Amino acid sequence: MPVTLKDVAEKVGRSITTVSRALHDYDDVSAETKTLVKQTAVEMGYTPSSLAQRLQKQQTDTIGLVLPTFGPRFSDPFFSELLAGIGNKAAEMGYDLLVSTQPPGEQELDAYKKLVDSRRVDGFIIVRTRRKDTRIDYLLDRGVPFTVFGRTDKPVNFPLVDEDGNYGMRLIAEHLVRQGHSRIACIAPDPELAFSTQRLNGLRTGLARYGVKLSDEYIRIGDLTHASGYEQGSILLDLPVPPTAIVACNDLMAFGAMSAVQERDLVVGSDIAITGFDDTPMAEHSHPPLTTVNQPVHIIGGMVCEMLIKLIKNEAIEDKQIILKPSLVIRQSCGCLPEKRQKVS
Amino acid sequence: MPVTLKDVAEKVGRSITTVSRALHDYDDVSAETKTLVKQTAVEMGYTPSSLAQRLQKQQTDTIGLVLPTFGPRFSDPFFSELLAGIGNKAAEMGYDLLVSTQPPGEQELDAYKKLVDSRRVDGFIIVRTRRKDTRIDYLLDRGVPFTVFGRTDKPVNFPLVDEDGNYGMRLIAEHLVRQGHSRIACIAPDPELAFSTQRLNGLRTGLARYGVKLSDEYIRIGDLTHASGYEQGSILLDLPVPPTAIVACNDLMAFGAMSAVQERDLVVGSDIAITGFDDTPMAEHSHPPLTTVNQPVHIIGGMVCEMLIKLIKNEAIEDKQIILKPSLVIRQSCGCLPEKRQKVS
DNA sequence: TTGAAAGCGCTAACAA
DNA sequence: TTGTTAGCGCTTTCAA
Repeated sequence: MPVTLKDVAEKVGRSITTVSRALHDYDDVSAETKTLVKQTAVEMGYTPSSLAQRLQKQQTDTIGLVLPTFGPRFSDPFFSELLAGIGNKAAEMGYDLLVSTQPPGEQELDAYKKLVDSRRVDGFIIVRTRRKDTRIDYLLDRGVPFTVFGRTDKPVNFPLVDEDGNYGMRLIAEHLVRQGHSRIACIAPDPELAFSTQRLNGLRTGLARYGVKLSDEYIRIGDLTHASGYEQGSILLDLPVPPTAIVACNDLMAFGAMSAVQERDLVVGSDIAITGFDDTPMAEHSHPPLTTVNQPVHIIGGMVCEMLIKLIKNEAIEDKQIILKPSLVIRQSCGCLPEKRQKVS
Repeated sequence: MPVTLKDVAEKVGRSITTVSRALHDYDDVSAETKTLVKQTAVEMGYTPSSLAQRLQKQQTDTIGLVLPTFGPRFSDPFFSELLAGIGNKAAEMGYDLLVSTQPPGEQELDAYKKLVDSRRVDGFIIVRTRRKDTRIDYLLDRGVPFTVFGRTDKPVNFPLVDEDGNYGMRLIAEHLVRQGHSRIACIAPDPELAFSTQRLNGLRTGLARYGVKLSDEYIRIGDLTHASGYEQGSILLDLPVPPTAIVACNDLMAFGAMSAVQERDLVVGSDIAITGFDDTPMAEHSHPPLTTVNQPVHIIGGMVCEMLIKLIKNEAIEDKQIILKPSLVIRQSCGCLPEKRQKVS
């Protein structure tokens, strides 16, 4: 059985109150009792019960993260990196991280409601925002603290971090047009996802600036998985007049599209350009290495986590709404750099 | 402020106890009060405080999962799928999942100790076992419930699920030898990881059965990432006498090795065979599709989770130690099947 | 400088 | 059928 305050109190022959205060370094406790208490506490291996502390403080020191998954086989390097970013920061700041996985929809919202109703977390981090996001509406309505990775359609005033996907895609558009591309296709996720629209619009305006139009038949919807990148890429390649460049809205779909290209004995880079978004670790050593837009997911995770904890503690937050300017990472898949081997020889 | 039992009790003019028992359907409460209580409870939006319930029951209804990460950029499809498998089952059985990410070592063990000492979880799921695993030693010593995905060097008697990696690699070995390969290399992770040794031994004995020896210079150590698969693959390919087949111990490293091959203008499948292990979703549509060993990570996650909860509840567990027989998934990267395009034409 | 007592919200043994 | 009481382990007034 675990050692409690009571046990320590009996041992040192003091009241529970005194022991508690000694341990918390209250200055109305004599130096002697303080050291005595502290010493015996460690001797006896006393550690406070977080449950009891939490009940008394009426807070859980826990933050909730409900990951939106699609299907049972949830295999996404993006989320694992985000999770690590959040988890590390949470641990650093003394908070627990409660993780749940739910496909978007009613079940998902129920998960939030359950956690809120039973008061199991002090706040939430919301990721992968939707244009109209019921999760946010709900938490706003209930007055539960939360921070967000991503934006929604309407301007808001809760803390949030996002990358300027519109800008990132304009960089991509500019780069491709300068390579001489005009038949440019895009594989985007469900337009309900906020970043989908942002990135698609970014691509569109970026191209328009150079007089290039993004044709409707060149816009395909995927679900952000490798498989769907492959499928949608295949469809694009089999078009009567296929595009000369495919812009995927995340790296995973870009890799899938690359496979589709290579399966047709075409060369990514020279025959057709492929670009991604995220700059996941795999992008560096794919074949060919993927031109993409960098997004410091790990760091963003840490930022939203820290903001949330400050929000919970009612501490001031310097910048409430942070929009990061992304940078273009030019590698070989867009065809503008020679292949590594050629450089060597 | 949240509604408590007391609030409901006052409203219906009954004692807290009666309300509590009515809500729990005790049969010593009159039907009338029962309905009255239940009705007003929902009307008032009462939900029990999990904190209070847990303190009283002296259990947390929470399971702990400390993911061993390497470096800040933790991007691993294997773990995200495992997490979903565990998370879904936990939610289904009414348990919370507390996730922490720590690089193996002292910090990691401290994370366990902290969670144990402050009694924040009822038990742990341990993943990616080491041959001598201090996490297991610690939990065993402290008498904390846990289940394990993987094995260690010594036979044990706690609940565990593992895949027979030795067998899986023998399947690979047999398949490659039958293709006529004799210069076979392997990229394995740190031999301290239990599955590394298992798989390496499996490959070795599988080859030996056909009189093929696994040469020392053909054994490379990676860290399971895509980048290290690329690096170690490059080293193997640049050997004076390079191997004709590279067996990677996970899919991610296999993909990295494939990139290294392709960067040298060699063709995976015909010029050199590459195989993986895990059968992650990307394996199906990589270029070429990856021959690998299937491991139902998602399901295994669910299994260890369910076993742990039963263990915590002191319920009987049918099979305590489950070793799954893996199956070989033959695709194109080993060179024995024609490419898709050729089949079509 | 210390301790008694109340209370966080809940469950459960025991009386009435 | 219901209520009183105690207690889970802790923090924090308020007296002594």
